[in-house]
Amino acid sequence: MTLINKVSQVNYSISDLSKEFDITTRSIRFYEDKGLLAPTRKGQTRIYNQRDKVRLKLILRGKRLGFSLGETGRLFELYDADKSSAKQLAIMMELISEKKDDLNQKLEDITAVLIELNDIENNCQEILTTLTT
Amino acid sequence: MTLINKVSQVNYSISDLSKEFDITTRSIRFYEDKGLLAPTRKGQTRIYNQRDKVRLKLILRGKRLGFSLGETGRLFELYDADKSSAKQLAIMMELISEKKDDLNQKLEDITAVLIELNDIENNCQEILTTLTT
DNA sequence: AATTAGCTTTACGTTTACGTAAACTTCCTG
DNA sequence: CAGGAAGTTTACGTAAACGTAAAGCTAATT
Repeated sequence: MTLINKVSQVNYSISDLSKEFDITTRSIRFYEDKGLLAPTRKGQTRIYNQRDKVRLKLILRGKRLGFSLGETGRLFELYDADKSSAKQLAIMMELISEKKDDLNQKLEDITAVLIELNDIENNCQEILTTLTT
Repeated sequence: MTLINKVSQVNYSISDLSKEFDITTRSIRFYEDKGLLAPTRKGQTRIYNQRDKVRLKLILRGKRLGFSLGETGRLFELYDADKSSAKQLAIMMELISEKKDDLNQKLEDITAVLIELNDIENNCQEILTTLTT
């Protein structure tokens, strides 16, 4: 292990992460319970590294997208999956395709709602100007 | 009430809607419990009109976006809100702005995940071709 | 030595969004 | 008129994602 690698090994406590991402330590431990995080230990205490931090960020992004923790877990499996067998690869690509369909549906939904919100907003704006003039 | 209006009054039973949207009747009644639907009654039986149907569609779209039923309810209030007072309008526009921010964040998240999924997909594709040649 | 801050586990409580079963009523059909 | 099919209410059950104590360890500070 080179010095560079050693130096790049930034560590975080559970409260570091809870502050940075504005979530409770309870949530972080909960994600671990569900198999989405696996920090190392120093005695009892959890030590999180850069990879753990990235994962946590991805979990929260998943949440914003309405993914369950299970779904996010499956996405992690996609990242980490063994790509040695053609069969595995086929399964993966199937899952990826499904997720993409899902996300494209959400894109559609979101743009639709955004358009409507803009309509309402413009409508409000108009009424406001007629009210105040 | 004109004949045209009369004719355009299309009605649906609860099972009509459950089939069309592929959800259970239980869910539909649950949305009513939560104040998101208010079908008329013919005796005991619920009668849904076009407006109810549109609402149900919006509820399901909200769900796909990860909105809680409560959030979707608040969106409905935006649609129906009384726009008579400037104060009301200001509150509305504030809420709309928040929702827009929320949705734009989701758009960002989705495009990010889509990019990553495409990366993984391409990677898989490459490996597959090297495996099969 | 005692307090405080931060960490730990264990475990029960809570909210949301329904599922599921029980026990009817109403309407239609053979 | 018996027997479904589809509707109803009431009510308890459940999974997910945490919240919230309770009770204790440990290292640093007063």
